[in-house]
Amino acid sequence: MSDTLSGVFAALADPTRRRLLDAVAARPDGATATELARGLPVTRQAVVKHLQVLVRAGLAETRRDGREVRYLARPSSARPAGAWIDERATAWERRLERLSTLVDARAPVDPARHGEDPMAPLD
Amino acid sequence: MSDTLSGVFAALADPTRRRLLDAVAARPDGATATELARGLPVTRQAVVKHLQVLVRAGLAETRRDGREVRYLARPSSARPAGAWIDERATAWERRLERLSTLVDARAPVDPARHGEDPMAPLD
DNA sequence: CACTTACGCAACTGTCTGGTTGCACTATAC
DNA sequence: GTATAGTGCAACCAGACAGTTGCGTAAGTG
Repeated sequence: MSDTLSGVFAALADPTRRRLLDAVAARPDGATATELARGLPVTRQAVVKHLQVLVRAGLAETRRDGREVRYLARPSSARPAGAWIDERATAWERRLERLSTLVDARAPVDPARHGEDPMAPLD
Repeated sequence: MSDTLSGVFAALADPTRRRLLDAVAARPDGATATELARGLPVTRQAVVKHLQVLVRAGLAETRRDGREVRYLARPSSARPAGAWIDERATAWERRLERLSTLVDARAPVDPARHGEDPMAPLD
Protein backbone atom coordinates (compact mmCIF):
# COMPACT_ATOMS: atom_id res chain seq x y z
CA MET A 1 0.00 0.00 0.00
CA SER A 2 3.08 2.20 -0.09
CA ASP A 3 2.23 4.01 -3.31
CA THR A 4 0.13 7.11 -3.00
CA LEU A 5 -2.68 5.98 -5.29
CA SER A 6 -3.37 2.92 -3.16
CA GLY A 7 -3.42 5.07 -0.06
CA VAL A 8 -6.03 7.41 -1.46
CA PHE A 9 -8.24 4.62 -2.76
CA ALA A 10 -7.96 2.69 0.48
CA ALA A 11 -8.81 5.80 2.47
CA LEU A 12 -11.91 6.42 0.38
CA ALA A 13 -13.00 2.78 0.54
CA ASP A 14 -14.57 3.26 3.97
CA PRO A 15 -17.97 5.00 4.07
CA THR A 16 -17.36 6.39 7.55
CA ARG A 17 -14.13 7.91 6.29
CA ARG A 18 -15.88 9.47 3.32
CA ARG A 19 -18.50 11.00 5.64
CA LEU A 20 -15.73 12.24 7.87
CA LEU A 21 -13.88 13.76 4.95
CA ASP A 22 -17.01 15.54 3.78
CA ALA A 23 -17.61 16.84 7.30
CA VAL A 24 -14.06 18.10 7.67
CA ALA A 25 -14.14 19.71 4.26
CA ALA A 26 -17.36 21.49 5.12
CA ARG A 27 -15.48 23.54 7.73
CA PRO A 28 -12.75 25.66 6.22
CA ASP A 29 -11.42 26.25 9.73
CA GLY A 30 -11.29 22.50 10.29
CA ALA A 31 -12.79 20.25 12.95
CA THR A 32 -11.43 18.28 15.88
CA ALA A 33 -11.76 14.55 16.35
CA THR A 34 -13.79 15.09 19.49
CA GLU A 35 -16.27 17.30 17.65
CA LEU A 36 -16.53 14.88 14.75
CA ALA A 37 -17.08 11.91 17.05
CA ARG A 38 -20.19 13.57 18.46
CA GLY A 39 -21.95 13.14 15.13
CA LEU A 40 -20.97 9.51 14.66
CA PRO A 41 -21.85 6.22 16.37
CA VAL A 42 -18.20 5.53 17.16
CA THR A 43 -15.64 6.53 19.75
CA ARG A 44 -13.34 9.51 19.49
CA GLN A 45 -10.45 7.06 19.24
CA ALA A 46 -11.99 5.40 16.21
CA VAL A 47 -12.44 8.81 14.61
CA VAL A 48 -8.82 9.68 15.32
CA LYS A 49 -7.72 6.50 13.58
CA HIS A 50 -9.86 7.31 10.56
CA LEU A 51 -8.48 10.82 10.41
CA GLN A 52 -4.94 9.49 10.62
CA VAL A 53 -5.65 7.31 7.61
CA LEU A 54 -6.86 10.39 5.74
CA VAL A 55 -3.76 12.32 6.77
CA ARG A 56 -1.46 9.48 5.73
CA ALA A 57 -3.23 9.41 2.36
CA GLY A 58 -2.60 13.14 2.02
CA LEU A 59 -6.32 13.91 2.02
CA ALA A 60 -6.18 15.90 5.26
CA GLU A 61 -3.71 17.69 7.46
CA THR A 62 -3.61 18.73 11.11
CA ARG A 63 -3.09 22.09 12.71
CA ARG A 64 -2.46 22.46 16.41
CA ASP A 65 -4.44 25.25 18.06
CA GLY A 66 -3.88 25.52 21.79
CA ARG A 67 -4.89 22.25 23.34
CA GLU A 68 -6.92 21.08 20.41
CA VAL A 69 -5.96 19.57 17.06
CA ARG A 70 -7.95 20.67 14.06
CA TYR A 71 -8.14 18.58 10.90
CA LEU A 72 -8.24 20.32 7.54
CA ALA A 73 -9.16 18.80 4.17
CA ARG A 74 -6.64 18.75 1.33
CA PRO A 75 -8.84 18.51 -1.74
CA SER A 76 -6.21 18.50 -4.45
CA SER A 77 -4.61 15.30 -3.16
CA ALA A 78 -7.62 13.38 -4.39
CA ARG A 79 -7.26 14.59 -7.96
CA PRO A 80 -4.71 12.00 -9.18
CA ALA A 81 -6.98 9.18 -8.04
CA GLY A 82 -9.93 10.72 -9.86
CA ALA A 83 -7.77 11.21 -12.92
CA TRP A 84 -6.60 7.60 -12.81
CA ILE A 85 -10.20 6.39 -13.00
CA ASP A 86 -11.21 8.84 -15.67
CA GLU A 87 -8.24 8.00 -17.90
CA ARG A 88 -8.97 4.29 -17.69
CA ALA A 89 -12.69 4.56 -18.12
CA THR A 90 -12.23 6.66 -21.21
CA ALA A 91 -9.53 4.45 -22.72
CA TRP A 92 -11.47 1.25 -22.04
CA GLU A 93 -14.63 2.65 -23.48
CA ARG A 94 -12.77 3.68 -26.61
CA ARG A 95 -11.36 0.17 -26.89
CA LEU A 96 -14.81 -1.36 -26.55
CA GLU A 97 -16.03 1.05 -29.17
CA ARG A 98 -13.32 -0.16 -31.55
CA LEU A 99 -14.20 -3.75 -30.74
CA SER A 100 -17.84 -3.40 -31.59
CA THR A 101 -16.82 -1.83 -34.87
CA LEU A 102 -14.74 -4.91 -35.61
CA VAL A 103 -17.60 -7.17 -34.65
CA ASP A 104 -19.92 -5.29 -36.95
CA ALA A 105 -17.41 -5.90 -39.73
CA ARG A 106 -17.43 -9.65 -38.91
CA ALA A 107 -13.67 -9.53 -38.26
CA PRO A 108 -12.23 -12.16 -35.90
CA VAL A 109 -11.16 -10.87 -32.50
CA ASP A 110 -7.41 -11.25 -32.71
CA PRO A 111 -7.31 -15.04 -32.41
CA ALA A 112 -3.52 -15.03 -32.62
CA ARG A 113 -3.44 -13.42 -29.21
CA HIS A 114 -5.58 -16.03 -27.52
CA GLY A 115 -3.56 -17.61 -24.69
CA GLU A 116 -0.67 -15.23 -24.95
CA ASP A 117 0.75 -13.73 -21.75
CA PRO A 118 -1.64 -10.88 -21.08
CA MET A 119 0.57 -9.16 -18.54
CA ALA A 120 3.21 -8.59 -21.18
CA PRO A 121 3.52 -4.90 -22.04
CA LEU A 122 1.56 -4.00 -25.13
CA ASP A 123 3.59 -2.92 -28.09
CA MET B 1 -18.58 -2.20 2.43
CA SER B 2 -22.01 -3.02 1.09
CA ASP B 3 -22.44 0.18 -0.92
CA THR B 4 -21.11 0.17 -4.45
CA LEU B 5 -18.77 3.13 -4.06
CA SER B 6 -16.87 1.43 -1.26
CA GLY B 7 -16.59 -1.70 -3.34
CA VAL B 8 -15.04 0.12 -6.28
CA PHE B 9 -12.61 2.11 -4.12
CA ALA B 10 -11.61 -0.99 -2.17
CA ALA B 11 -11.07 -2.91 -5.39
CA LEU B 12 -8.82 -0.17 -6.77
CA ALA B 13 -6.88 0.16 -3.52
CA ASP B 14 -4.71 -2.83 -4.36
CA PRO B 15 -1.90 -2.23 -6.88
CA THR B 16 -1.95 -5.84 -8.07
CA ARG B 17 -5.65 -5.48 -8.73
CA ARG B 18 -5.11 -2.26 -10.70
CA ARG B 19 -2.43 -3.98 -12.82
CA LEU B 20 -4.79 -6.87 -13.34
CA LEU B 21 -7.60 -4.59 -14.36
CA ASP B 22 -5.36 -2.82 -16.86
CA ALA B 23 -4.25 -6.17 -18.26
CA VAL B 24 -7.79 -7.44 -18.62
CA ALA B 25 -8.93 -4.22 -20.20
CA ALA B 26 -6.12 -4.41 -22.73
CA ARG B 27 -7.75 -7.51 -24.22
CA PRO B 28 -11.18 -6.80 -25.60
CA ASP B 29 -11.73 -10.55 -25.85
CA GLY B 30 -10.80 -10.90 -22.20
CA ALA B 31 -8.20 -12.98 -20.39
CA THR B 32 -8.30 -16.04 -18.16
CA ALA B 33 -6.98 -16.18 -14.61
CA THR B 34 -4.44 -18.78 -15.65
CA GLU B 35 -3.09 -16.53 -18.41
CA LEU B 36 -2.96 -13.53 -16.12
CA ALA B 37 -1.18 -15.45 -13.37
CA ARG B 38 1.69 -16.18 -15.75
CA GLY B 39 2.64 -12.50 -15.74
CA LEU B 40 2.46 -12.07 -11.97
CA PRO B 41 4.49 -13.35 -9.02
CA VAL B 42 1.43 -14.96 -7.46
CA THR B 43 -0.59 -18.14 -7.82
CA ARG B 44 -3.53 -18.59 -10.12
CA GLN B 45 -5.70 -18.90 -7.04
CA ALA B 46 -4.63 -15.50 -5.80
CA VAL B 47 -5.39 -14.02 -9.22
CA VAL B 48 -8.82 -15.63 -9.19
CA LYS B 49 -9.55 -14.04 -5.82
CA HIS B 50 -8.46 -10.63 -7.11
CA LEU B 51 -10.63 -11.01 -10.19
CA GLN B 52 -13.57 -11.97 -8.04
CA VAL B 53 -13.13 -8.76 -6.09
CA LEU B 54 -13.19 -6.83 -9.36
CA VAL B 55 -16.31 -8.69 -10.47
CA ARG B 56 -18.06 -8.05 -7.16
CA ALA B 57 -17.20 -4.37 -7.52
CA GLY B 58 -18.76 -4.40 -10.97
CA LEU B 59 -15.44 -3.56 -12.65
CA ALA B 60 -15.26 -6.85 -14.53
CA GLU B 61 -17.46 -9.68 -15.67
CA THR B 62 -16.93 -13.29 -16.64
CA ARG B 63 -17.82 -15.12 -19.77
CA ARG B 64 -17.60 -18.90 -19.97
CA ASP B 65 -16.02 -20.19 -23.16
CA GLY B 66 -15.73 -23.97 -23.28
CA ARG B 67 -13.69 -25.04 -20.32
CA GLU B 68 -12.16 -21.65 -19.71
CA VAL B 69 -13.49 -18.53 -18.03
CA ARG B 70 -12.59 -15.23 -19.61
CA TYR B 71 -12.68 -12.00 -17.62
CA LEU B 72 -13.82 -8.82 -19.33
CA ALA B 73 -13.42 -5.26 -18.09
CA ARG B 74 -16.48 -3.11 -17.41
CA PRO B 75 -15.12 0.40 -17.71
CA SER B 76 -18.24 2.39 -17.07
CA SER B 77 -18.66 0.96 -13.57
CA ALA B 78 -15.68 2.99 -12.45
CA ARG B 79 -17.20 6.30 -13.53
CA PRO B 80 -19.28 7.02 -10.39
CA ALA B 81 -16.19 6.64 -8.22
CA GLY B 82 -14.26 9.02 -10.44
CA ALA B 83 -17.17 11.43 -10.38
CA TRP B 84 -17.34 11.26 -6.58
CA ILE B 85 -13.74 12.37 -6.31
CA ASP B 86 -14.04 15.07 -8.95
CA GLU B 87 -17.17 16.57 -7.38
CA ARG B 88 -15.53 16.74 -3.97
CA ALA B 89 -12.20 18.04 -5.16
CA THR B 90 -13.92 20.80 -7.09
CA ALA B 91 -16.29 21.75 -4.28
CA TRP B 92 -13.54 21.73 -1.66
CA GLU B 93 -11.26 23.82 -3.79
CA ARG B 94 -14.01 26.34 -4.33
CA ARG B 95 -14.55 26.49 -0.59
CA LEU B 96 -10.85 27.08 0.02
CA GLU B 97 -10.93 29.75 -2.61
CA ARG B 98 -13.75 31.49 -0.76
CA LEU B 99 -11.85 31.13 2.50
CA SER B 100 -8.71 32.78 1.22
CA THR B 101 -10.85 35.63 -0.05
CA LEU B 102 -12.22 36.06 3.47
CA VAL B 103 -8.76 35.92 4.95
CA ASP B 104 -7.60 38.58 2.54
CA ALA B 105 -10.44 40.74 3.78
CA ARG B 106 -9.34 40.12 7.39
CA ALA B 107 -12.72 38.65 8.20
CA PRO B 108 -12.89 36.14 11.09
CA VAL B 109 -13.43 32.53 10.04
CA ASP B 110 -16.92 31.87 11.33
CA PRO B 111 -16.07 31.79 15.04
CA ALA B 112 -19.69 31.06 15.94
CA ARG B 113 -19.30 27.66 14.42
CA HIS B 114 -16.28 26.67 16.47
CA GLY B 115 -17.11 23.58 18.52
CA GLU B 116 -20.46 22.98 16.90
CA ASP B 117 -21.37 19.45 15.82
CA PRO B 118 -19.62 19.21 12.49
CA MET B 119 -21.46 16.11 11.35
CA ALA B 120 -24.74 18.00 11.40
CA PRO B 121 -26.09 18.44 7.88
CA LEU B 122 -25.20 21.82 6.44
CA ASP B 123 -28.08 24.18 5.84
C1' DC C 1 -9.29 -44.88 -23.54
C1' DA C 2 -5.59 -42.16 -20.88
C1' DC C 3 -3.45 -37.70 -20.51
C1' DT C 4 -3.34 -32.98 -19.96
C1' DT C 5 -5.01 -28.55 -18.77
C1' DA C 6 -8.11 -25.20 -16.81
C1' DC C 7 -11.12 -24.46 -13.31
C1' DG C 8 -13.46 -24.81 -8.37
C1' DC C 9 -13.44 -25.59 -3.47
C1' DA C 10 -11.66 -25.81 1.17
C1' DA C 11 -8.46 -25.25 4.82
C1' DC C 12 -4.85 -22.82 6.83
C1' DT C 13 -1.53 -18.84 7.87
C1' DG C 14 -0.03 -14.15 8.85
C1' DT C 15 -1.17 -9.54 8.66
C1' DC C 16 -4.10 -5.45 8.46
C1' DT C 17 -8.07 -2.96 10.17
C1' DG C 18 -12.14 -1.01 12.46
C1' DG C 19 -13.41 -0.75 16.75
C1' DT C 20 -13.14 -0.89 21.74
C1' DT C 21 -11.41 0.22 26.74
C1' DG C 22 -8.35 2.20 30.13
C1' DC C 23 -5.09 5.43 31.59
C1' DA C 24 -1.77 9.18 31.43
C1' DC C 25 -0.77 13.89 30.03
C1' DT C 26 -1.71 18.87 29.02
C1' DA C 27 -3.99 23.06 28.56
C1' DT C 28 -7.87 25.96 29.90
C1' DA C 29 -11.40 27.70 33.37
C1' DC C 30 -12.98 28.69 37.92
C1' DG D 1 -4.75 24.89 43.01
C1' DT D 2 -8.48 21.88 41.45
C1' DA D 3 -11.66 20.47 38.25
C1' DT D 4 -12.50 19.82 33.42
C1' DA D 5 -12.13 19.14 28.77
C1' DG D 6 -9.09 17.56 24.80
C1' DT D 7 -5.55 14.82 23.24
C1' DG D 8 -2.09 10.73 23.09
C1' DC D 9 -0.73 6.01 23.75
C1' DA D 10 -1.18 1.04 24.33
C1' DA D 11 -3.43 -3.24 24.68
C1' DC D 12 -6.80 -5.99 23.08
C1' DC D 13 -10.50 -8.28 20.06
C1' DA D 14 -13.07 -9.98 16.00
C1' DG D 15 -13.25 -10.07 11.37
C1' DA D 16 -11.48 -9.27 6.69
C1' DC D 17 -7.88 -10.11 3.42
C1' DA D 18 -3.74 -11.58 0.56
C1' DG D 19 -1.72 -15.42 -0.21
C1' DT D 20 -0.63 -20.32 0.00
C1' DT D 21 -1.24 -25.60 -0.64
C1' DG D 22 -3.81 -29.63 -1.72
C1' DC D 23 -7.20 -32.06 -4.05
C1' DG D 24 -11.21 -32.93 -6.86
C1' DT D 25 -13.72 -32.24 -11.19
C1' DA D 26 -14.63 -31.04 -16.05
C1' DA D 27 -13.28 -30.42 -20.82
C1' DG D 28 -10.49 -30.88 -24.62
C1' DT D 29 -6.51 -33.86 -27.09
C1' DG D 30 -3.53 -37.76 -28.37
